Amino acid sequence: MVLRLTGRLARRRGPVGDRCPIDRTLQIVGSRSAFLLLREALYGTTRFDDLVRLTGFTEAVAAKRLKELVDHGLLERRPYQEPGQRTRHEYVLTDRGHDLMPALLALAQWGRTHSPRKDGGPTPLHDGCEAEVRVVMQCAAGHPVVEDELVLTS
Amino acid sequence: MVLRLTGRLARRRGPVGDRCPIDRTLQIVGSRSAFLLLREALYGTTRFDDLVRLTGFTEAVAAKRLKELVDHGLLERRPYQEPGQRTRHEYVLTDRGHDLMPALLALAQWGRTHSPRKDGGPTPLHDGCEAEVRVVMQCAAGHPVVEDELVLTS
DNA sequence: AGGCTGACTTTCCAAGGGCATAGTCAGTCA
DNA sequence: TGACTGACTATGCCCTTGGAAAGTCAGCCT
Repeated sequence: MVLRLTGRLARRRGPVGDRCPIDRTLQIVGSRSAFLLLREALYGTTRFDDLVRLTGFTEAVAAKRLKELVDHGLLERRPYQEPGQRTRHEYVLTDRGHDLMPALLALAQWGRTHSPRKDGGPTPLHDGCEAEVRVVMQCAAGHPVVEDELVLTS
Repeated sequence: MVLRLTGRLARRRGPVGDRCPIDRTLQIVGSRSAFLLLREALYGTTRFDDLVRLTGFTEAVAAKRLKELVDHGLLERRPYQEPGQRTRHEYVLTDRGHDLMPALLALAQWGRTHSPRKDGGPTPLHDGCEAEVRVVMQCAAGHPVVEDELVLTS
């Protein structure tokens, strides 16, 4: 046992279903295309054809997924106009979308550390101090938290 | 733009494919069943029928996914024997599996904050100090990092 | 020997993800 | 007016995910 469970959670006899926030998150962004489109949005890509080209998904898949992400409020579809061009739309991350960043970084961190490829991928650095950035667990009092110091209460 | 990209990453003209560690992670644990089985494993559930009952997946799905997770080294299938019982197997998280915890916690954190249900789900607390635990970005020098202080180098 | 139980395996099915190709549509430019 | 471009939309296909239900199999117990 690695984690201490208390309350209803410890007594559960069957699936917790919608009460699990991991599951609820996955219902919204649980596909590869959703994650990778959000990655691109985080990288600063906003135009439809750039999102298509840089993720490698087909236009059909991208259009469908982008629409879902907009519906769920992770992206905002915003009109803009370049001089001499007609009105277009760009997709920009909302606050809800930005809040997924720790999750994306955590997945990337695992991939860099544990997937076979040795050229793991881009290393995230802290601008200015240049030290590597990691995702860590920390309590509101500022203590670093390791796994067996964690209690789940429901 | 929210994140600064440098090197190859900034110059890329097409999909990065396998060079993206997020994508590589998703190829391994990118399904709902994989995530939820890992969640259960993290909760300390080890036996096949408990994993089936508590995640709500069918035995067929659970068996298949567990096999994959074992193959990828996130779980270990380990024989054990209770007195007067025949030999059985339990599934326990390996170090590779444990390392996914920040990602799971980050997904849970997003779900609790942003998904409609008001009873968000279990709150993770720091054992002893009882403060809420969150996933945060931090550099090796110990500074908290916000999104626009992040540079990706490849 | 036969039953029971935990741990699967097998078969069949529906829904969704993703690809390829082709078509649409609106506004700008020549 | 017609071409061109960015941004979709439609169709058909295959593969994977996941569910339902039944079958298998090993070993302990009576």
